Amino acid sequence: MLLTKASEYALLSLVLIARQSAPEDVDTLSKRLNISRSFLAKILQSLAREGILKSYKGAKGGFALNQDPREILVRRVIEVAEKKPLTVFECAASSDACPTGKGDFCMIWPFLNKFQLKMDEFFEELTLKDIL
Amino acid sequence: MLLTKASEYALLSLVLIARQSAPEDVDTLSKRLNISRSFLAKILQSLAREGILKSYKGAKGGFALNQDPREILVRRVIEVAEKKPLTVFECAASSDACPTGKGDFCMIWPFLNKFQLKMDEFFEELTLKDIL
DNA sequence: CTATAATGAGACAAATTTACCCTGAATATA
DNA sequence: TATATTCAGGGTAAATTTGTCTCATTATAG
Repeated sequence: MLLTKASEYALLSLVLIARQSAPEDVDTLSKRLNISRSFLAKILQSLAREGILKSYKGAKGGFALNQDPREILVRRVIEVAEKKPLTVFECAASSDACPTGKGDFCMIWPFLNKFQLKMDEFFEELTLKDIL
Repeated sequence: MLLTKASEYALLSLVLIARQSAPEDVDTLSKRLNISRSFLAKILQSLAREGILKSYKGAKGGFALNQDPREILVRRVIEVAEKKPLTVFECAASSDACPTGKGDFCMIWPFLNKFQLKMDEFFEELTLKDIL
């Protein structure tokens, strides 16, 4: 499994948030999605820290989009939610990461890297707007 | 991360095994790959159970390919090593698996499914022969 | 026939990751 | 000033990953 629930929750929340103009608060979101409030709060905080969401404290506060949906890359959302780069395998992204490394690759690195590039291609330019 | 070390070890072993005609034993393989012997043994046993490898007990025994490399689907190797289907997310494969399910999909299922299909396309017909 | 070399099966365990909960502080609104 | 909300971060239980170890089984060589 490439994605965890963190990514699922992040994307679902962003869709709901994008549909509204007023900030949505964590409590409402977690109830509408029927998921853990505290867990969701952490994820949204990460998204806010990265500038994808904007948080408003106090009464009538909550989270709203900080960017146009056409500028929010799905890949970035996932990477923030997962707290790590979106890779097929630890060494797949670059030949530098190949532990066998240093010039001569391992026997399966070319395969892993081709797979990674295929995935990168899918996410290239894919924005929140596209999944709304 | 989509793949775990189990898949890595499985594929690396298959490449080494494919290069030889005589059966390769776990001890030799684990030393050449510099990985845990017992863990590798389990993985190879799974591959043998699934008919991908053939095991030979006793002196001069070991594991050899049981099929032509052109018939060994990389996807199947990975699924045996991971002990589960190769999916991007739990619900991505079919709309039946979507927990919101029953006719109306969740807001991100179409995206997840498109991603899954892209991956499936990559593995379609990809065999061990291709990565040798 | 017997010693040895190998797999097979399964119980156990450490390390890591996932998916949460909780508490207290800060802050904005009404 | 009271209240609603985010923010920060520590803690944690369960699941998964990545192994270990032991004992049984089986095939081969001599």
